[in-house]
Amino acid sequence: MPQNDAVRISAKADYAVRAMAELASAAGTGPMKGDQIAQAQGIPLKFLLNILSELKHARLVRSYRGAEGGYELARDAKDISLADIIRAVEGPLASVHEVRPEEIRYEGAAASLQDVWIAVRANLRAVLEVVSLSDLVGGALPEEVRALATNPEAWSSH
Amino acid sequence: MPQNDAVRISAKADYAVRAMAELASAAGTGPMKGDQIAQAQGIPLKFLLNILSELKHARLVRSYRGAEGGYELARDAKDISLADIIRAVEGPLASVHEVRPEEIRYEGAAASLQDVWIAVRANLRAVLEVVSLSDLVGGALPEEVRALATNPEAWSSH
DNA sequence: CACCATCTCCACCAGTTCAGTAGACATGGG
DNA sequence: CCCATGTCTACTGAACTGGTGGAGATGGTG
Repeated sequence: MPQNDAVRISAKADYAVRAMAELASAAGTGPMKGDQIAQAQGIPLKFLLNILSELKHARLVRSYRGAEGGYELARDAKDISLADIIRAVEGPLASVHEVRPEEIRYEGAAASLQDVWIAVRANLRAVLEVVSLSDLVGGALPEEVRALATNPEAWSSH
Repeated sequence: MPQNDAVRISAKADYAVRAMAELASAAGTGPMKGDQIAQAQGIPLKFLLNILSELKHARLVRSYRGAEGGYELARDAKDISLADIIRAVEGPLASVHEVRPEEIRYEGAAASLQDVWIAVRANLRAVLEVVSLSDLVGGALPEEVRALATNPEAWSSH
């Protein structure tokens, strides 16, 4: 039974987004400790620390050490998209056969296939680039996204 | 450097779609041999045979043995979507943390996150479910998909 | 200064998946 | 009977996933 899906949000990406959401909701109250984030979101602490360290290198969070230490967002929650977070921990959003879609060439019958992969990526971006952390924690998703998510069809396994 | 992306079309899925496209373009001229498909699309023969065998079990192709054997589509090319093909070789189109998006629950700050994943999947389906094999080999993608693919923005790595 | 809390970095690990490859076998036609 | 094709099971090396462990750096506090 294959476990690799066309769209696969890994545990790491999922944790990264949830940790960032936690930081966004705690913004303004000083740094939040790794341990608090881990508790709040049910994430293994050491794994979370690894992820936060990647987010720090991507300059999405700032960190402080010592007894009053912890993490905080490096910029306003409305200026951080989910795509920013996922790219920071997983590299490019989309790939085909380990290559970016715009770099492929197809022969013969499959010539238009590249356009399809490009369209898939565009539609993925249309969600992940427009949803910001402040949208997420405020529970107020952009209208287009909200429309997609409230369509009952979207909830069926098909 | 991580190689796992949010959207990842594996070699297997890519090969499956291309092989089906080849079969679609050869429809009506009798079965096409594995070897011909492999040559036409540059796919390792034995790997392709594995894939075709999965497509057969999913009843997307029919096969014949012997000197005049080969493969052909099990139904009309316009009645096979790319989503059908990808699901046949890779299971569900989308998953989060190895689970279907509609089965997750998030706590606290990330409560709306489920809606985001649902929207992502919906937008993925909006491409892969509507493009049929006959659209693909005819080079005539549905208008919505064409619009996505011709937007220059969609071609930038960003 | 010592001490404690916190983040940081590197290394490692078990299990799974990916992308194939190998080879024996089934079956159709001549 | 022979040959060409598809079918099935099994294997493999490399990479990735989802972590864990431990030493060390760096703050603040007494």
